[in-house]
Amino acid sequence: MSIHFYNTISRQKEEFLSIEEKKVRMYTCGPTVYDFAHIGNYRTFMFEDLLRRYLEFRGYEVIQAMNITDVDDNTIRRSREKGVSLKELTNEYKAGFHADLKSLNIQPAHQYPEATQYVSEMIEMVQELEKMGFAYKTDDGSVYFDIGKYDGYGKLAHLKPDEMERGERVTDDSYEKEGARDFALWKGYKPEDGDVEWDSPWGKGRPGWHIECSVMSTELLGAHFDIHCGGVDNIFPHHENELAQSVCANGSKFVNYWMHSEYLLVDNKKMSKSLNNFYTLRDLLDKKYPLAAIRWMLLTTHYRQKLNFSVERLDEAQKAVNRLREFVSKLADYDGQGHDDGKNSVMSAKADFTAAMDDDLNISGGLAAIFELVRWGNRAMDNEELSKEGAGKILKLVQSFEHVLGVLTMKEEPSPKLDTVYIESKIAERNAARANKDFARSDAIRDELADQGIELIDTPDGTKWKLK
RNA sequence: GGCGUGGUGCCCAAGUGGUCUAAGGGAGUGGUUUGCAAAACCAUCAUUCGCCGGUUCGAAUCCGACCCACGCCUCCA
Repeated sequence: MSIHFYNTISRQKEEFLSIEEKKVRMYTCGPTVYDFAHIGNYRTFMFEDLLRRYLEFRGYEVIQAMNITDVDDNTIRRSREKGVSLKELTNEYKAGFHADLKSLNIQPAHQYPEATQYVSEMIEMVQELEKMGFAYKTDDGSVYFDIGKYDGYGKLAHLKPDEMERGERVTDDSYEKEGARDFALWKGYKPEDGDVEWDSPWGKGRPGWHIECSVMSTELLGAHFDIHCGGVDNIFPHHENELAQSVCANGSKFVNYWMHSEYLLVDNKKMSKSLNNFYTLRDLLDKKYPLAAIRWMLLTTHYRQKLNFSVERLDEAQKAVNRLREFVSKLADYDGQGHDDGKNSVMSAKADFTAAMDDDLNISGGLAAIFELVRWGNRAMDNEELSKEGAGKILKLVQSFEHVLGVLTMKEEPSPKLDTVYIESKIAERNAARANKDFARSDAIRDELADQGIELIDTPDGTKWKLK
């Protein structure tokens, strides 16, 4: 059995073969840190997390690098609007980004290269391209990549340069260019750039957007590596340009598998800043949606499928997570004396899960395998057919699935104003009332706590409580 | 204009020629449990896969036309 991934460049599923045995090097396009990321952004990082976790589940060692774009038009503009330095601005959002990744239980990449740390390497690569005749300088001190010199241009995005619509962009583009669609490798200094500038052979200026990924991926993963990911909106122009630069500069193959995740939608429209229909992670947490529900929702729709966001889906997601968590705790506590060792169910669940996920991360199929095991296990425990050892085996399997899902053991942020002593005293008071069969009083206390968002659950082991 | 993606039960969503009278999750319904609830558990829940035609012994799955939704071709995960 082998893993297959959909490769954007060939537009079909291909068998996954790593360059090095059991080792995968992947580059994942990270954020531009000029604002808080919204959950549409996080969908992509979640997909990359799933990809990496699954490869690890399948026994690969994964080396992941994720870039941080900390200099570009947006960051410069925003820092000037806010009247802070570029560094100050990007540091703030960089910190926010890392905090969100942690909240969402996204495994940290091994490297987070920042564009501003690699400017001299970028200059070198631009010089190489210029030397080889793939780039040209313009009078304003900029350097452009000449797409006419590279006949593979458009291969990734499946666009033919001469068939692309022109629009009216020539007028609002202040740079001089020989060809209409050549792109900037290096941007000559303009007054709007403020104090953001580097010296270069072409005068002072700053790097173009695309060159950073070519340089940083080459530096950290080598000229030729296994997987490159991002959102579908990165396909063109960003990844197309990166591909052109890297292939021309390094003279070798660049990436074996290009994988892109689809958009997160709101009311069937792309979630974006301009439509003002976005939610940040903080927005959802403020509305008391649990992190596990958010992770589950983002994770469990196939990455190449558009995902229409709604808060109702968060509620559904939370219930599914609860069901799994309940199953795990039942397995852990199980002390039955049945004779079924669960072997068959464990084997088929593992096989079904793996077969589904091997097929381009078919998470729906993977979850079906897990929930079939849940149903079987619950029934076997209820009927005392399962042995204690069997429960242990199932638990172990579920924990290995958890390495892929990363959702059962997620920590929720503690609610700041929670007086646990008060809650416990109310519960004690209610239990006293219940013991006296004063159910009117007991129900009143339950309602009182419910109004404060605290839900009581009576179990054979006593009364438990949780946040609604 | 060019290039794409998707339309499956009340909702979400797998399945891409026979084992599909269609997986799984949520909701609903019935039951177990409970002082009553809640939660949990069990059971049940599409002869049907946007529409029309065609190919085939056989189609949700292939082909053609059409309708609808969304995206890319410009910064965007």
